[in-house]
Amino acid sequence: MKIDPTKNADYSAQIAKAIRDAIIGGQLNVNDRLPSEAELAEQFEVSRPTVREALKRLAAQSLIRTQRGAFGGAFINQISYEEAHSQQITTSTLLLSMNDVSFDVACEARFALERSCAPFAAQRRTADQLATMRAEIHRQTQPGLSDEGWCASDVTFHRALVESAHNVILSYQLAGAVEAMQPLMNMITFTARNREKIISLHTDIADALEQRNQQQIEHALLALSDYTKTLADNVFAAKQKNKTDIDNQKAQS
Amino acid sequence: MKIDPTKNADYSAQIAKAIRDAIIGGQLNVNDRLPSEAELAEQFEVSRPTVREALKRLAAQSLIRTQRGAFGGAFINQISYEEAHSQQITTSTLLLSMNDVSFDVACEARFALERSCAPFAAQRRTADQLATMRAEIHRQTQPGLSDEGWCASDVTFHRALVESAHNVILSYQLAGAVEAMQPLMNMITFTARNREKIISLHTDIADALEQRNQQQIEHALLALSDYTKTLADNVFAAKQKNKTDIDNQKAQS
DNA sequence: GCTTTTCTAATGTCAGACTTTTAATTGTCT
DNA sequence: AGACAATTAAAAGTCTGACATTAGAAAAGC
Repeated sequence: MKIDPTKNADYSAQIAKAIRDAIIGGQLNVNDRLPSEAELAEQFEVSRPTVREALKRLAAQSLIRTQRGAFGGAFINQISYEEAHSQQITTSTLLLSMNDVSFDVACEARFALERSCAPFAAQRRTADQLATMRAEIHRQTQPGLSDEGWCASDVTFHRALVESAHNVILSYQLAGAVEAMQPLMNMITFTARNREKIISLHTDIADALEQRNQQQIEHALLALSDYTKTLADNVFAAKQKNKTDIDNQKAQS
Repeated sequence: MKIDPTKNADYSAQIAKAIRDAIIGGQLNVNDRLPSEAELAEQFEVSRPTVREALKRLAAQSLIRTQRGAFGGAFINQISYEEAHSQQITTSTLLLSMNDVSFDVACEARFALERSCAPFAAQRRTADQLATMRAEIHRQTQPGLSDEGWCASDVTFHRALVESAHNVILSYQLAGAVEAMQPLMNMITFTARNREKIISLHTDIADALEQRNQQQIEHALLALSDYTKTLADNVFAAKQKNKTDIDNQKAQS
């Protein structure tokens, strides 16, 4: 790990990579303390600011945490589900917003992933998750609910479904997918008329889950997926028509 | 974005957060140039090293890239699938290795996720992906194949299956899951005897895909999942027995 | 034995300098 | 005029050395 081939520039990136590899490779274990910044500087034969930049890179990935004071330093961080999860959401959100993924593709992926928890959800759902889902459905029927409130409730509903599979890995992966894609879906479902239909589909999902009917869960999710796609198509068609009208107006004037 | 509430310490983290939020929130767009380090230092009323630490944090998340020289600087980076993907693998790998997830849970999640691409794979698979899978199966039958070679081939095989769904988002999510969990699975499948059975299951998957039979793909994946779990159980049982034997020996001496 | 104080090693921050890179500009020659 | 070469300037990358702040450990006091 101490090696640092004095190739070309960007020492801080090289040092970060060396330490990262040591962590992934198992040479450094959770809660191990790294040498102090001054010692690392000496080992890698660079200055302290350069070492610090490397450490900040690692901190940004939650690979280390730092503590000030005597007997402080940089420690290998045990990455938690929560941290991993929030990182995944950030990355996925940016990936979606920066690469103009088609709505259909995103929608298809989102519901396919969610559907994958159906068999386990049917087997293992508890009254707890079911109650959460029913409560959110009830909240969604309130006429005064704001758009933000609706979205938050929708996320909570789907997270409860995912949680009911009782598999932490699945929860981590799916919750990331669901939450990253929610902003996209939000653009669409922002009229009161659509809400009714979605609530009825949510109810179908909750009913199927209550009856532990895997097929029906999958079927209801598919229906929700299809309806979302239809809504999106309408919105895009309307936008297109609007654009054409404006173009025509321009052409006439 | 300029705001930087002089709360307490860790300016570089605060600055990084401010810029990150501006990117996620859309105030900063892809390929926009940030002010130079000196200007940022002035704006946030901190020193240049502090700004640099903040920028390194962002660079570690692939949010910005930097360029030296005149008219260089820090630019908002369009995050690519490849970058997002490799970040996800790093995070997931560490999450798994640091939180001693039970093998069954990981295995269940991994195959559930892979199964979710079955309907699309059946519809959209091309000769290309099928050829890759057949080729990898053939490679797996070679007796001289090393353990590393086997694993690489296994990953390629499953990636081809995922790719055959022709959905970039699904590919991104699933490839991450598959590759992060592969090291775990590797521990198990390291005897020549097991390879035969796995090859036959791989063949089942390829056959089902060729026939565009969704149910059969899912069935074959489920069988592979079950077999992997069985192998793992045997390995753990053997380990347990070995441990007990050693304990008994110790007790006798 | 318990609390308080002091010590000290570590991170966090700063200022200012120097090096290197790189694109734009200017200058020169054909 | 156009192509090539030299100059310039802006920016990141790096270094040195200093000071501020923090927090655990050890010592002092009761």
